[in-house]
Amino acid sequence: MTSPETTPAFDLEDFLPYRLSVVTNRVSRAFASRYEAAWGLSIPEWRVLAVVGAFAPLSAAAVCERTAMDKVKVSRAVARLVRRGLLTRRRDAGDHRVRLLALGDEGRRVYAGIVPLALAIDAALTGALSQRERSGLLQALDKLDACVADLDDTPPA
Amino acid sequence: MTSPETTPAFDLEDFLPYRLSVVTNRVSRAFASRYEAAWGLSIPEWRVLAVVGAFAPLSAAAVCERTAMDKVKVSRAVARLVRRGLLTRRRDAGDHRVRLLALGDEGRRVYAGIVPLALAIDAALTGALSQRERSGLLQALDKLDACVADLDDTPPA
DNA sequence: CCGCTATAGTTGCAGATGAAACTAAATCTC
DNA sequence: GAGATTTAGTTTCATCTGCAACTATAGCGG
Repeated sequence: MTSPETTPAFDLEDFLPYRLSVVTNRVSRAFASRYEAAWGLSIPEWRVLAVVGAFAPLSAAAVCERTAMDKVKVSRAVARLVRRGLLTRRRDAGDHRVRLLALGDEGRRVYAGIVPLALAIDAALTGALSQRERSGLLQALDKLDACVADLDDTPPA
Repeated sequence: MTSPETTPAFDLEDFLPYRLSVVTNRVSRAFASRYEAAWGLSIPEWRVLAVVGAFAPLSAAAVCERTAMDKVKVSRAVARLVRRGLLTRRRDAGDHRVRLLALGDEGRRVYAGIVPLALAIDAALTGALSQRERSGLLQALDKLDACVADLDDTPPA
């Protein structure tokens, strides 16, 4: 189909990684600006707060697993949240390498604020989609996720 | 529905911006590592090369529009590509502010290599999805995109 | 024409990022 | 139970990023 010197046609708009990246960045920015404006939280901070609020007490490593962020990012987000008094940190009695995270008083207050906003944002986004579309989207994302894991093992061409 | 002190349940895994972000980052990383390994190209550089290859000659501003990257990012990507000899830059005869971009000889060679890899990657990802799912996914992304634009105008809550 | 505003593109700066080195504590091995 | 290995988390460094300031050119109004 392609002679040696003819490069096949290629449209960025139709390239999945590109579309994914553009839309995701727009969503993230819109999302981040609200949390930044209301509570001065970055996305990594927001995520840490969300999982600590839901699963405390837990270790930084556990936060990594649940948020899919690397440990450096988590470490820095935690450090700032502790400095701001939103999170408390205590050494695990059994394993002194581990530092268990939990919400402080202020953290509880903020958590109670961020969850409703998250639900509202999700609802607004989901509002653009039918229930079918939403679950189809989530499902497609799961499949892509699995596929990428394979890709990493089996480089193409 | 929620008494004053009860924060509603919230699962990150089900939160659209989060899922989007995690999957996209994984896809981008997998994607970027290939182009980095094979040609030493970053994602911004890759994108610039892709649109210049398809639409040359064009201005940096035109590249911005087509890639959805901001002008600083484009400027820096272009600078590096020019330094490496992949891109040529000449002032527009009619408007001396504009610098028209085109592929250099080496750029043409690289372009001929990156497009097939892009098609292969897209095919691999799409392979995880049925044709239906793929178009559903792209369509859902378009809707989200439109929705985010609205969101920015009408802050919720 | 002359000054005012707008546009193309670059650069400076301050904050975010990830890889790799590092510290401290636990665990395994002989 | 002393040394080697692994694991939790932090720090360092080099790079990337975006905003805002800047330069250069164009176009507009009088």
